[in-house]
Amino acid sequence: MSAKPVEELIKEWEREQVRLKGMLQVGDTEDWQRSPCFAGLERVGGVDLSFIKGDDVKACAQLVILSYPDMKLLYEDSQMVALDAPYVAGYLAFRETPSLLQALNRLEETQPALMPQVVLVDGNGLFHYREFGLACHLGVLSGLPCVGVAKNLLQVQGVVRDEEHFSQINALQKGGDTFPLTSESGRVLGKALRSSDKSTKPVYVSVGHRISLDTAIRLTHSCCRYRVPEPIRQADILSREYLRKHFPSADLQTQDAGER
DNA sequence: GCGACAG
DNA sequence: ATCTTGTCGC
Repeated sequence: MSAKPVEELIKEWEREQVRLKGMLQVGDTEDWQRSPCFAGLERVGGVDLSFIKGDDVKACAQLVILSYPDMKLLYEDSQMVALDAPYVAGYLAFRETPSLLQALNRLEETQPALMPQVVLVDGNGLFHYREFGLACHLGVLSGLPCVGVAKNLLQVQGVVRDEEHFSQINALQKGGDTFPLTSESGRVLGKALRSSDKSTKPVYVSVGHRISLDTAIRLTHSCCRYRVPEPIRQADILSREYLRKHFPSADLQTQDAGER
């Protein structure tokens, strides 16, 4: 049928990002966020999408809710979805947000008491080309506080993966240590966080919606048993597990077993 | 032309 | 995102 040129899509997407950015709330809006030990925080959400190797349309959308501070699994939802948007760096939200919102809606309908008080998102928030990454997008459209946690550095607004960056990484001594990701204009868009004593490679944390950067850092660190914070890690593990179970990899090594 | 490119 | 076993080290 009539496929829309990607360049056309991107123009629309850029306008939509600007529109939604007007609804963004940066800063702490919840009581628990002001508490030193996050008193009142009981449920943290994690979201992720996993794919099958040769298929960039079908995906497993995953939502998990973990208890805080125990990080026990309270709820999980795996759902196969068909994505309609391609992956374009800077526009990840248009590919992933619809499925994640649907998962949150299913939770709202079936177990509203389990709605998360904050969601950790696999990707960036304000640390983004136009300061409106996936975590901001999902935050605004869901109304929930969101934090962006990226596993890889996005080189944006003058932040570069150069010798200086690696030297800053080497200076991180222990879990909880950070250094700011500052744009050429001097704004702190996020922070690199050494998430545990054992992990050398930091994660990149930025504000999504309805939370301050300092709170986002403290929260992310307090959710880490390993490098990747538990809510995101569990979402990743469970969605992959779902794919393994329901789509036994019929790859190139085993596909001709039934031929002839 | 070359390098970058969250997931 | 995904392709992939073992291996070195605490």
